[in-house]
Amino acid sequence: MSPVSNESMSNHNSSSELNGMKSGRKRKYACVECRQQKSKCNYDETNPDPCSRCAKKGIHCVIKKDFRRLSKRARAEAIERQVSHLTSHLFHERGGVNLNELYDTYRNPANNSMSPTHLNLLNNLPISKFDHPLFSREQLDILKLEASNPNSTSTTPITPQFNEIQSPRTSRLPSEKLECTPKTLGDVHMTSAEISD
Amino acid sequence: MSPVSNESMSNHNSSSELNGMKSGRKRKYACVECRQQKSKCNYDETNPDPCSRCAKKGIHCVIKKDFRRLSKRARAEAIERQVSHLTSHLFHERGGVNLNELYDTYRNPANNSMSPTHLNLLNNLPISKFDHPLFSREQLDILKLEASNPNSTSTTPITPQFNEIQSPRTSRLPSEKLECTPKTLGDVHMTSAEISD
DNA sequence: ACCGGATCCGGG
DNA sequence: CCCGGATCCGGT
Ligand SMILES: [Zn+2]
Ligand SMILES: [Zn+2]
Ligand SMILES: [Zn+2]
Ligand SMILES: [Zn+2]
Repeated sequence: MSPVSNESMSNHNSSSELNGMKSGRKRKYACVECRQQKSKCNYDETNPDPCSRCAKKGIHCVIKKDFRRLSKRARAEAIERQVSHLTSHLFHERGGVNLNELYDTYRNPANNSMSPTHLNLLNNLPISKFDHPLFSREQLDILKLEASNPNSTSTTPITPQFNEIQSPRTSRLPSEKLECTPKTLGDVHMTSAEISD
Repeated sequence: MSPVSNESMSNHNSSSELNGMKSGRKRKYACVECRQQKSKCNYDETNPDPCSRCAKKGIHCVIKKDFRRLSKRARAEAIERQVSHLTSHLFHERGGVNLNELYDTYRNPANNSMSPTHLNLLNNLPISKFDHPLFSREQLDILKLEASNPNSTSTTPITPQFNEIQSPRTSRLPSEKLECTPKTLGDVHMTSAEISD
């Protein structure tokens, strides 16, 4: 028989036998992995075996009735913007020190006019601008100090922090889960009228 | 056998035999009626013949690859708002006569201080505020005249008009089709950041 | 692996 | 009949 397997039919409806809920069941929830991958799940709640995909990947086939898939693409873009805004705001109110420029400048190994502290700091920074870290107030002060006095050396180690922001909780997201920071507005519909004139 | 029928399995995936596109087909498009009703369509199994549902309803089973279902509820709400706004605008620029109040006042049969013209007019109006009609410039003038001179009687009959508004065409709607007046904004996402401070 | 977007379950 | 929202196809 076919090489793929024999778990023929099942679908979210089916109709013949393996239908599942012939008359009584509630629905046919897909497992977490299949929801994330938006792929077909053949997990059968009357059977403890993992679904085909999970089995194939050797992972824990778990059903979470309220799991929402996490959109990788959207999340990446959101975080990128988030960080870019936060950093620019931060350095604005801290006296106009632009970390992005500072970063790009010092990241260049050809630039040897920087302090050892900065060197150590910047070399441990991730390269992608996706991951621009944030710094504490003290770290920033040190940065600025060093910037105006390139041969001084700080004793306190400067390590970037990848902080997590949390907010109260707002509206309901369309379906996917963008995660990161739930600050949304919940789709402004304005179906018609509203605009009229 | 089961009373429902014998059109077992099909689903938008299936897997075994009638899978359809074993290796070549493209997709399994649902017919217009089934899309509108969000119900399962088995047209691909009945192919030249209409799908089961259309057959049962005795209607023309037609496939329109780009048909979008029309949300009745949303459309009703949109129109309601649309009309409400348009009327208020109209009566604003026509001298501050508020039709809604006028309507509610005169609609009350206990109110006998109105002119026969108004009586006739308002009694022929639909009751639901969903259907607040619009009036022509002449009709409005008559209304205002009568309002200041309650015992005068107009000779021209006043009948409400349910006018249709049309607009250019804009962005893409999420999926459903609200129709009515395509003035939309296409979902303002603002995933995160944008708000930051 | 991801995901746009189409299909269609289950419930009002 | 309607439709919220879950499943999952087919394409990249
Ligand atoms: Zn699964
Ligand atoms: Zn699984
Ligand atoms: Zn159909
Ligand atoms: Zn049909």
